[in-house]
Amino acid sequence: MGKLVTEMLKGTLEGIVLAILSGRSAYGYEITAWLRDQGFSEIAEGTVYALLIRIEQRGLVDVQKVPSEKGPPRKVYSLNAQGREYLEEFWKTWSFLAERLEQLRDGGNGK
Amino acid sequence: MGKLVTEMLKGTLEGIVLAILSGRSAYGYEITAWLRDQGFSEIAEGTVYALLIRIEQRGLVDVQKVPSEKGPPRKVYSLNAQGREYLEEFWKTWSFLAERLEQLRDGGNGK
DNA sequence: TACCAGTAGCTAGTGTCACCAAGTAGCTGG
DNA sequence: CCAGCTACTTGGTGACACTAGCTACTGGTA
Repeated sequence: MGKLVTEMLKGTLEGIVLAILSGRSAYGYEITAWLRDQGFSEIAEGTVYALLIRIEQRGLVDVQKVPSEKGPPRKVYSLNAQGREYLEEFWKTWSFLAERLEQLRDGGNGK
Repeated sequence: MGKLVTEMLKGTLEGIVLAILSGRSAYGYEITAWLRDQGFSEIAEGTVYALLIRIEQRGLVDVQKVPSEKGPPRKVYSLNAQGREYLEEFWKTWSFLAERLEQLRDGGNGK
């Protein structure tokens, strides 16, 4: 793994996070932990936070500051209407790519 | 489409090209045309050439200059042993990512 | 003859994104 | 009182696809 995953995550990590948020609201630390749990063991702390700020500035998520029992206040993100629309687009794009790749994998080659 | 695809292609386009070359040798112009045919309508000319140079410098492919009947000589690329190994790794990484995403898509969310 | 379209490849500069490294800040337990 | 967990932030780096050009060779056409 390593560099290969890193490059592939470009563009998809965003969708992954949005997909997580489509199920429930969550905050950065939580999302990072969840990703690590799912096998993305090398996800960098800072990466998730930077991504969250990005999608917030694009207006795909709503933010709410919630005090934590242990530590600084959490920034809880939830997907809004625009985010849902964007996620829809993401899945379409993903499907397109996944289809082509699956075809390549077991077709050996196109023609 | 557009930006979404562009970002997702980072890391995967390389694998796509290697997968194509695993089936048969090919040259840049041909690969670009094939990609366009497969629905990657917006693939930039230069992108493929840059990628080919990159994988050549990494020693994943062998190159052979072949004269063309119509136009400048072609640079025909073919996957070598190291390239095959790399492609293997690529598919593993891809599978990992695809599984996680598929899970997210129809699971709605993880927990 | 001059020009254009098709074939074939190259290059410099740009933007985006994940990474690394280091930091701030609040709380709890030894 | 400080080590360790929680929680978020920031500046700089590298990789990669894109844009927008360019060179060069062939055949057909105005």
